[in-house]
Amino acid sequence: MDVSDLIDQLNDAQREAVCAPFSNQLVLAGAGSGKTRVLVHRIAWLMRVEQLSPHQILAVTFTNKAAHEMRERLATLFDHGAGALRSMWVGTFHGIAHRLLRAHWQEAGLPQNFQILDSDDQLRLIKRVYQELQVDDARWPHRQAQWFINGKKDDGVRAAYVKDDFDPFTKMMRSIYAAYEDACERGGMVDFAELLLRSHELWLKQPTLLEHYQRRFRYILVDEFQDTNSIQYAWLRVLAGKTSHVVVVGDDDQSIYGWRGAKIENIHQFQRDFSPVCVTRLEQNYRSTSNILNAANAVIENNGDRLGKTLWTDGVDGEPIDLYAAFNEQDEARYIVDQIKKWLDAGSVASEIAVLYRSNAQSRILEEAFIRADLPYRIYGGQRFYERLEIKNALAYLRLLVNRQDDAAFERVVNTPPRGIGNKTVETLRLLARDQGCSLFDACRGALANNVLPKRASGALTGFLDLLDALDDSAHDRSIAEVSRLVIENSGLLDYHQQEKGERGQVRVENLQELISACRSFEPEEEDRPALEAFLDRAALDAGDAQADDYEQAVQMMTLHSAKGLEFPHVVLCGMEENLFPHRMSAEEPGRLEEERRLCYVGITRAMEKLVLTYAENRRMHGKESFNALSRFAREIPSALINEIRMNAVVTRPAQFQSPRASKADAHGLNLGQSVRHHVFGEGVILQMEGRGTNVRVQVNFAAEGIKWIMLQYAALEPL
DNA sequence: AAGGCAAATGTTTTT
DNA sequence: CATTTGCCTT
Repeated sequence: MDVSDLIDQLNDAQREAVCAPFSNQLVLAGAGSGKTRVLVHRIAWLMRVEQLSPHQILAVTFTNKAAHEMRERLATLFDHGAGALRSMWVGTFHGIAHRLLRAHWQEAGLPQNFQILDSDDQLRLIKRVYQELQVDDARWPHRQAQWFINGKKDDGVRAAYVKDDFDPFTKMMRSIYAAYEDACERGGMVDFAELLLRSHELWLKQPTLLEHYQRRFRYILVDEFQDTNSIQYAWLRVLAGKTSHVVVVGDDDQSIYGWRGAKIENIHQFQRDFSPVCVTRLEQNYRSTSNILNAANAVIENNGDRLGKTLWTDGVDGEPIDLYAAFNEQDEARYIVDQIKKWLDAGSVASEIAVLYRSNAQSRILEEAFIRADLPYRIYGGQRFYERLEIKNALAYLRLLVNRQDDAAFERVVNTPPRGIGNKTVETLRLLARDQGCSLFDACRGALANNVLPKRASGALTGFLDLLDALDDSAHDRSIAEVSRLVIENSGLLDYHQQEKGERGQVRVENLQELISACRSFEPEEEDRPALEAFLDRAALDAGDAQADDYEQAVQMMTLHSAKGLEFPHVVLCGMEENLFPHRMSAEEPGRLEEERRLCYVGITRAMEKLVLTYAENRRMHGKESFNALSRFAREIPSALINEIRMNAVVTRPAQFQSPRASKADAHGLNLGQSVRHHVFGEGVILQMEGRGTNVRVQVNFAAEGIKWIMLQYAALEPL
């Protein structure tokens, strides 16, 4: 049999992993070591050499993006048999769990049309539970309860099994959790963590079913294994049983989701539970220059308790790493823009440049600088498409068409756009629904039939129900794109957003149109499910990250978290400051600090040819000015690899050290803490200053008028 | 019931 | 600083 096409281009370690005997496998794959390629080739190997059919293979990833990529790479490798690939299960943990629950809803104890709650829906439901239980949300914040519930579910713990240890907090959280479970049960709703928990329980409760899948999946592959949480691991272990073989691929140094319940220890645990395990290390890096790699290694070395892995390359040293000390965040953005312009002038393509940052909030200033410089850019993350308000509203109408009992959807749109159904009316419906143990929709019907509502409310509600019926009637025999167009137009959502003032309304109208085209291009994976329902599932499960357009020539901006798995010839890693990166919230605890360091490692290893680090000595955070030292991570990089750049030309520093603020002030003969007189506001004391040139602003605390910002350009301040 | 204004509140992200 | 939330008014 000829397998040369599968192994020819591989290095020794990669080949070892691809051609391993039929057994359990752990592949420790460093950044840029060709991990996806190994996975894809391993699948091909199994099919060709071990004669497995695609039907017997299960490939699990964490993100939809990774799942898509794997499918694509497989399709390229088997350019003939895309059809054969269709019977192979490739998906995220959640996607696969969902598929199982749809297929076996009865055995799982779910209604056939169960709905998926996204985190927004979940929070709303929790708020309603608070009302029901009359819990004080000031004392026990909603978000904390959401965090608690998801955390427990990720650990596989149901409310009934939460131990309180006489701790009032845990007791309270447990009762909220229990009530939340009830509410989900009643409404036939399943949140993300529940998908996994349920399908795990499904197998424990239905041995025959479990056996069926165990027999079917001879081989299971798991990507990004370092990100698995407890319930995912348990799920995997049960499914694998004693007969399936499992290959997991991961990198303990790239585990950055610990705060979300991911357990790196699962890598150790795997070697014990799935023994004997064939371990392969992929340490040769094909992505970055030697300098970049050495910097990454130097940083990650400071973490204890690693599995131990050192990336190496036989490539060139490459350029040194630039480190720019910016004056403030404006200067940082300016420098980044200038730097990128130089790269572009030198012939780089915009889409090969990425600007990475720790938190989304940093993107704004960059965005403004890019607009000013007229550079094309693209920001990833932030609000996802299917989570936008207007989209969720439109989807709620569609959900009601599928299932009138969907209370979450009902509440969302009963008065959206406003049609005269206020809180009072909805509250009455809620009470009725609770008393009769029925849905809001049924309660609404009942209330109208028995005439228990005031005339105005009845009129409005009748209008709403008629609208739904009319939409339902027109939905028959139409494509989902047509149906959603009708919904958006006839519900009044379109008019409502068109009337919205400003740019916001326009964006929302465009998004609604985008939804219609998303419907048009929707391709269901399974044929036997009604298209609309399948589409709604997709919307819940796949947040619709705007797929990166390869053709789009724009600089890529994103958080370090979303950069995982990507690579760029030029990378700028900005905001390299203590308190920002590592983040203030994480600096205290050693474990969380190590996770931040791994995040830094991920960031550095995204760069192929050139890496630039920047930091601002002075940055406005949450409206307050703060002075932060250079990040410890930057200091962990050997100075031989770094080319330090200070601002020159812009400001000439006085001989003795002065803070940037003080030098600005000097230009106007003003200083912090100085007393001044203003021709209108009288006397006061200078609190803060900012800006340069004609834009200097000074904050003064006036004895008579309080604190005000003064533009020196317009109003002179006289020193006292 | 709806719009307007003041106060609170700020990680990271996927599903 | 900027956005979101909730209260209060019409």
